[in-house]
Amino acid sequence: MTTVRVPAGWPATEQQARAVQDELRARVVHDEPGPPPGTGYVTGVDVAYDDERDVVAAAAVVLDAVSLDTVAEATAVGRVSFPYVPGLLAFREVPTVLAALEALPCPPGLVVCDGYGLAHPRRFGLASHLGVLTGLPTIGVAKNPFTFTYDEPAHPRGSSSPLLAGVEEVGRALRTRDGVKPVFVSVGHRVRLDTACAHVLRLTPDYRLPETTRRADALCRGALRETVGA
DNA sequence: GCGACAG
DNA sequence: ATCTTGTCGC
Repeated sequence: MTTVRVPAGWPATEQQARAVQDELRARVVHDEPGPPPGTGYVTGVDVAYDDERDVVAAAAVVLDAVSLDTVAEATAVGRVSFPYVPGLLAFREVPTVLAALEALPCPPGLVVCDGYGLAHPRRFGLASHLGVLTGLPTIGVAKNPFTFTYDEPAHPRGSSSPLLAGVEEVGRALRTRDGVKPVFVSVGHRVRLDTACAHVLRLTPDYRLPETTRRADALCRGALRETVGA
């Protein structure tokens, strides 16, 4: 497991962080379809915190897109690099997540993030940020609608409705289990929304949340415990 | 002006 | 995110 320090020049204030988002946003690519669902690799990333000790642990888990078998995994630990501020989540997670991705023995393919991409106050959420910094195709899958609105999708798995910022569709509320609260999908970098939703459905044969995030979540929690103790 | 607000 | 027992159900 690799260890990371807060990068030199990392934003120290909310104002600086917002300025970084406004600058990097111009580099997001939205006109590529993205990797075809059911091919290659799909990688989940997630982080766990110990705010008390100022520690963050990140995990990256690579799945075979067809079998959903885990083919590789990596972890990294670091210092918390930013406080939690809605809209600035990426500044808390990105350095350690990057380290975990770089520690993988193979290319990650599509990266599935825990949170949002385009669905963000300045249209540059965690998935967008990670995509621009790595050049990889990324999507965001969140458990909550954040500040956005949506109509309840129809009952069956696979149903969806637009996730709205006013009249703008910034993502999709996608039902991954019959009658269960939907997940909230938005594009990050180099993927279209339809492709993103198709990936999420393939990644949810058994549970509401994608296998990618479930496995990354379990792995980073374990890494945090090994670092910090019981 | 006062909350609400991904993780 | 995290704090947290038991419990209902497949």
